[in-house]
Amino acid sequence: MRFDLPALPMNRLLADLPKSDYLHLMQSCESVELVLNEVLCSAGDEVHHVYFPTKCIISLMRSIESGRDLEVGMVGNEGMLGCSLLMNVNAALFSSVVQQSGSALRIPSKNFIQELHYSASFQQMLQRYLYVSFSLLVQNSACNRFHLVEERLARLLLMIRDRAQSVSFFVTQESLARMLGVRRVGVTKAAGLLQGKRLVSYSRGNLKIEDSIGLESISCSCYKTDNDTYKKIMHNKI
Amino acid sequence: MRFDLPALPMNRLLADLPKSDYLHLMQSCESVELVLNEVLCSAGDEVHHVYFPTKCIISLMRSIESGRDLEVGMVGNEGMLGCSLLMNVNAALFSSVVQQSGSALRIPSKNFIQELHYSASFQQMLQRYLYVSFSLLVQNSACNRFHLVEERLARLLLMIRDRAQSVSFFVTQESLARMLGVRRVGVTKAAGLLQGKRLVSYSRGNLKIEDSIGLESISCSCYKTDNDTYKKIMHNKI
DNA sequence: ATATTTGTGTGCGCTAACGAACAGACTACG
DNA sequence: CGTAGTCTGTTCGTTAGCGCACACAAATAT
Repeated sequence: MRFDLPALPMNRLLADLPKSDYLHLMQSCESVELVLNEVLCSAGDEVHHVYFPTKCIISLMRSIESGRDLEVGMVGNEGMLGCSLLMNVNAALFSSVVQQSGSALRIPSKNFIQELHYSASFQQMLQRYLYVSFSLLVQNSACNRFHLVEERLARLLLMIRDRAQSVSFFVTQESLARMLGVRRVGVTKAAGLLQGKRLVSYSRGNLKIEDSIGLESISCSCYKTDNDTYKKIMHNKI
Repeated sequence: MRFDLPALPMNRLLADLPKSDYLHLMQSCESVELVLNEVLCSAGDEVHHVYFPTKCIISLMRSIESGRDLEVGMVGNEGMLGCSLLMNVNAALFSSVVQQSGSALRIPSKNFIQELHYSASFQQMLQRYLYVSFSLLVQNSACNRFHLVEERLARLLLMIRDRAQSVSFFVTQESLARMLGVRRVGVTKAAGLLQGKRLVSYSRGNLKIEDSIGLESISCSCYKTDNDTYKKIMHNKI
């Protein structure tokens, strides 16, 4: 057995690490399988592990008074869960709920912090990821305020596709509604419109994107903005 | 002349520094007067200075396509402007517009980064401030989505009061509307309701909070949540 | 004094989204 | 096979907020 970079699926953050740092990190990591609707932690909780999804999606939810809640972020193999630790605070900023089952690497908080000190490039890269998270959050805030449900739904489906690494995935209208912070009926209506335009098809949670290009053109510009931000900050290293 | 901690107004972040670190930092700082509507930087710009308001307010605005924009944060003497540098990226996350004229300390980016390395307590404190900013942004995101304009306006006025350190300040309905991301007419209506309840009075931009308690009780819970978060993270040091 | 800019108030029709309640259709399970 | 649970669709009345346009008053400039 060789300790080589594995083939996909892989976490994109870790993929960019220097190989020696990566191998060092891996010694503290274990691979875990996350299952749908599993709650990894609730807002305010102590953070026990940092997760690097390899093939799963974690929704970051913030709940506000009176049971209403809203997805404020989504983490797939492009990111990590546990950013609080980068800011010297051991308390989760949001509730983390598994939205697509699959595998992730995880590392205990204590070891994670050691790794930050061990590898400067690891720390710097994650700080830049934090910046990206910040930026996406800002974008999402404005998006929630101004854009229509149909546009936002289109964006959301594209985001799930990217992180699920597949044009087909399981997601009910109920959970989409919770992510968007709207009624389920609002999703039924918007999804019906998308299906009417032959952009997606679905049945009882089995959703398939039929026309990616079309879906992108109908989604709000936030989708593109977010992707550009990620690329610019994580790769162009401005 | 003594280099002692000055009386108020003071920046609350700096007030908590060990005295020696504070004095060291001050050697690179200069005091500046910021004037209403001055744009300190635009989203994406290189960051030249970090600002620590002592008696002024800076609005953090994000503009989205088609000229619509939204306030995503507000910085007064409880915070700082220039968090990007804490994340190893020299590009502003938002446009920064002076919302209440007044004084601030500022330090060139280069010196700021040196100070981060010079003083561990400075760096750790600012990282925690970054966490607070993150949390408030999340809260604001949900607030924008769910709360009524009147509640949000009440919260906004309380936030301005806290940072202006006065129950009277100058702010037009037009600028309140831009901050809330609603029409000016929407503010006229909501402000009329608040005035009808004798919570505030205003005329041509001269606004006065007449009943702080009443205003707090009508504002959404986000106001209290935000304040609690700040206290908990910056003081209780969880 | 007069004109212009700035800040506020109103009125009108419109629409996206809401809350609640119910109906059908597919799936899974005993 | 039937029953219970899950997922989706529809209907109806309501409402917060929108866009537009206009009116008016106070402050400022000429």
